[in-house]
Amino acid sequence: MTAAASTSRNRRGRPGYDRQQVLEAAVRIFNQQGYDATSVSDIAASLGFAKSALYHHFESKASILELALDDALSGLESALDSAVRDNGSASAQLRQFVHSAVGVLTARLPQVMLLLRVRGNSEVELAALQRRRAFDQRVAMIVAAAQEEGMLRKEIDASVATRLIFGMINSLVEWYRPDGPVDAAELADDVLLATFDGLQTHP
Amino acid sequence: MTAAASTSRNRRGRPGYDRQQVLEAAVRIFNQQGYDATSVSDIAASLGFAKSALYHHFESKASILELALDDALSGLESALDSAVRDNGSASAQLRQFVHSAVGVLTARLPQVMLLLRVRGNSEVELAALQRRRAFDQRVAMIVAAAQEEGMLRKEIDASVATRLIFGMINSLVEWYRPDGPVDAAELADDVLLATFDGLQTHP
DNA sequence: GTCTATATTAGGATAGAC
DNA sequence: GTCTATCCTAATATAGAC
Repeated sequence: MTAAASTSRNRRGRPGYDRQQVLEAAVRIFNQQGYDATSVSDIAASLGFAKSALYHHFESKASILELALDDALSGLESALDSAVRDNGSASAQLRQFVHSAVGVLTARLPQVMLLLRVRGNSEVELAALQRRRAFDQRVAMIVAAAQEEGMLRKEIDASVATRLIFGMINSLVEWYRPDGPVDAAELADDVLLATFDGLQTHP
Repeated sequence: MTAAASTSRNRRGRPGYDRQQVLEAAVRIFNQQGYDATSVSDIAASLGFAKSALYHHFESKASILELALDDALSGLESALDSAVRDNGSASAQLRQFVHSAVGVLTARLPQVMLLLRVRGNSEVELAALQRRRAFDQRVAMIVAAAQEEGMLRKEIDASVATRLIFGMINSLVEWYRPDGPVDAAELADDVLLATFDGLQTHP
């Protein structure tokens, strides 16, 4: 299957969805209603077919979630890897990662939205949470190192600073929409400015 | 019933829970597992009794949610009312509200946590969302006015600034715990500093 | 204030036809 | 790739006893 096949509608004749299309529809509804509040029938109904048809594409409801969560985590992890690889100082790594994290979040909004709402109610969710915790710890280390380098104020504890920065970033899923009025690239700049320089004039 | 009766355990003899105790337990589990993933049996089990006993205290699962959401919204609304009443300029109103919003969130953590996760899946949730939207709009107006007053940088759109500030604040529910290492009062100061002055040293 | 049924509906998932 | 029919389990809620 070509990469383009996922979003383009170049299949002729019968309806017939492929795995990727079903995945996208499912994730959309998971995000609208919440994973637990979404039934397999809801997903099927949104595609206009019976719920049993879903099991042709996926083993289970949980396996759909698993795929989406893996996508979100992979995106964030590789952005972090790049930031570490591309920069010598922790301060520079942090700056780049904050910027690129906004990029990942806006580019893979549905998957990241799902990830951020996971509560640990199943094996799949627990595995994702564990992977996310490992990731968060790597980020926290970089923030602490950036503070040591003198980039960040000492009055605020590094772990609190980490939570505040990425709390702000993660909260973007609550309102940012690709088709909305806010540009993703500008938003990344705004977040950098807000977190490090503050929103106030002439500090 | 006295106000103290809610948390104090001055009832002798038999177990027997009152409405407030059941409410607290229910909200705790709603937050752990998510509202939709929580069954009435889960709540009952956590209190050590049969699920039918729950219907002695509450009409339905939804009515428990309703009560908690009302508590969260009332707390936030009255903090905003006070901030507006106590200050002349929008800048001062905003500063006070940011500070007190952190206070409300830490003081009524379980209820606010629940509020922030509502998706609109029922009448009760839709009503809460609508009330929250009205509240958010009031806040956005104040941020815009503070920007007009010259308090906030003009490079960042007022509505984006509002989202970023309260995104950071709301994200506290994801990690702040009353019994954790972070002090609520210090946290409110940290958030003020982070949002308005930024996390970077010597700006 | 809590219990043991029980009614009723919806959920995830499978079988096998088209 | 989708359908209808069906299984089985779990969920909300009620009835009525203690």
